Amino acid sequence: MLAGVNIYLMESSVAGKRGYHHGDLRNALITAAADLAAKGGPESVTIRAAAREAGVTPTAAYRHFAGREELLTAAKEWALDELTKEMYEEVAARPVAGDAVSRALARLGAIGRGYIAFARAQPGLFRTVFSPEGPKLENTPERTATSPYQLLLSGLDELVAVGYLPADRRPMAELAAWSMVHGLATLQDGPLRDLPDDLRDEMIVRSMLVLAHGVKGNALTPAQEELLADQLAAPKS
Amino acid sequence: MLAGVNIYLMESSVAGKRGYHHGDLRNALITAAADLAAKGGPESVTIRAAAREAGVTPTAAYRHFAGREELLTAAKEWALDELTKEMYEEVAARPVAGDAVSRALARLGAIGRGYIAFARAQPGLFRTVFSPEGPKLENTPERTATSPYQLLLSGLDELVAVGYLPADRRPMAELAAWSMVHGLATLQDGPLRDLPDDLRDEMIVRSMLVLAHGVKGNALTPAQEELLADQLAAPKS
DNA sequence: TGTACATCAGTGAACGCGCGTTCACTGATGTAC
DNA sequence: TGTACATCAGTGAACGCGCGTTCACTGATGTAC
Repeated sequence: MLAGVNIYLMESSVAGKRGYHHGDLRNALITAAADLAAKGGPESVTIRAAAREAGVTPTAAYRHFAGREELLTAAKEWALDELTKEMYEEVAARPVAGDAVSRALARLGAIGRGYIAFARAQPGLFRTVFSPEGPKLENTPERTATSPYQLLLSGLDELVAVGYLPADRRPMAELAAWSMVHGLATLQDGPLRDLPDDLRDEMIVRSMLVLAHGVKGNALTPAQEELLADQLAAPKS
Repeated sequence: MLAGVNIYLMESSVAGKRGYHHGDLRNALITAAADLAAKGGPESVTIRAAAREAGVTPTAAYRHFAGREELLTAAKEWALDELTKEMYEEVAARPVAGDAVSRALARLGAIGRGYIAFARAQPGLFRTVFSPEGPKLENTPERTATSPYQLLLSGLDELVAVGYLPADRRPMAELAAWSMVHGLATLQDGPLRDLPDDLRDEMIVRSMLVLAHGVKGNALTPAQEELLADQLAAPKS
């Protein structure tokens, strides 16, 4: 993972003997921006720093980006692609044994695991993906088709197909699942930063099990569920 | 909520006819910092801006704070106290009808609701509480005793006492619950910022139901659960 | 009760920093003839 | 194949900004006698 950044780092230290023209400045700036984001989060992505890292004058960057925001957007896209890759890798590496339900659950687990593993390995990039700064990423058809969100949707659909998840529990299950996984990822890089590794792993496992049990939704009685739903939806008196 | 900030705003617009000495500059700077955080998140909390808002020279702030970080810490404490207040209010306003299990669930629901409502009403302060910048807040005994985390722990303990949550499901349930709720809060202020209000509400209800069902953990068979746990814990091959 | 003086809590000017962005420019490249 | 010239992709200097922080200072306050 992040081979792109590392390769770029090596190249950039070798560079310097280039002539007046860089040759591939746009890409060099993007990888520099991604590298900055990886190290210091979205705030560290600046025109001047990226130009510095690319061995070029700040002004030169304006040949390729309209301004800071556009560079940050490029870094966000880069980071999102890395997240997507990590998730696909994790899904590909999942076990394929067990009954259909177990396999579907394992797939969903791998999806969540990939998300969390990325947040842990690359907190700067993870924060960059979800930075509120700048415009929303526009979704190219390719990016949409292979997005983490699509992966999650397919995982839940599979859980229905396989008979584990009742159809009436399917709506918005993706948002519940995303929330759980996003919360795990975010807390780990925040208030729970100092949690020892073993506890952190246990937290993930237990939380994902809560999610796996919870989507099925057969623990509360219908009456209890209705009461709770009403209270959660009611405006505060 | 946030009456402190608003009162301060009114006071500060009336101020200006003070003499050479401010009288209560430290508190004025803290409320100014909280106000800045509410408007623009932790990054907006600066010595200069707070001094400006308090109608005072930046240098004056150094009589009361060692530097920017100390001011930010004060803003974080302020924000955390607001979050705590909001959660207690929500808990106090919960319905008290129904059987013991429903009441315990309603209490847990109110705890989560308070957290999410605060994030929604005061995104800047919410982000400030969880900003990675600056030192961790040191927990005074009072703050510890009434912290949101303690509230959550007591809610889950009650769920055990009341017979809903099996004791062997209790460990780390607070981390799963926190993750779900934190994820909901965070996504709402991030990628799901544009979700219409009704869908947002529905998302919260459905997700909290998933959590409520999930903690009990009786949907997967033991074999399925073990398989999933193993896969989640296993290092990627 | 009055006053000298220490102390406290401010002012005002200045420093250096990194940032985004713009300007007039120049070296390198490639294309028409 | 050679050359004039347009165009492209850089440079270097400069602007204004807000920031954190420090300095020597001064006005206000309160206390000892």
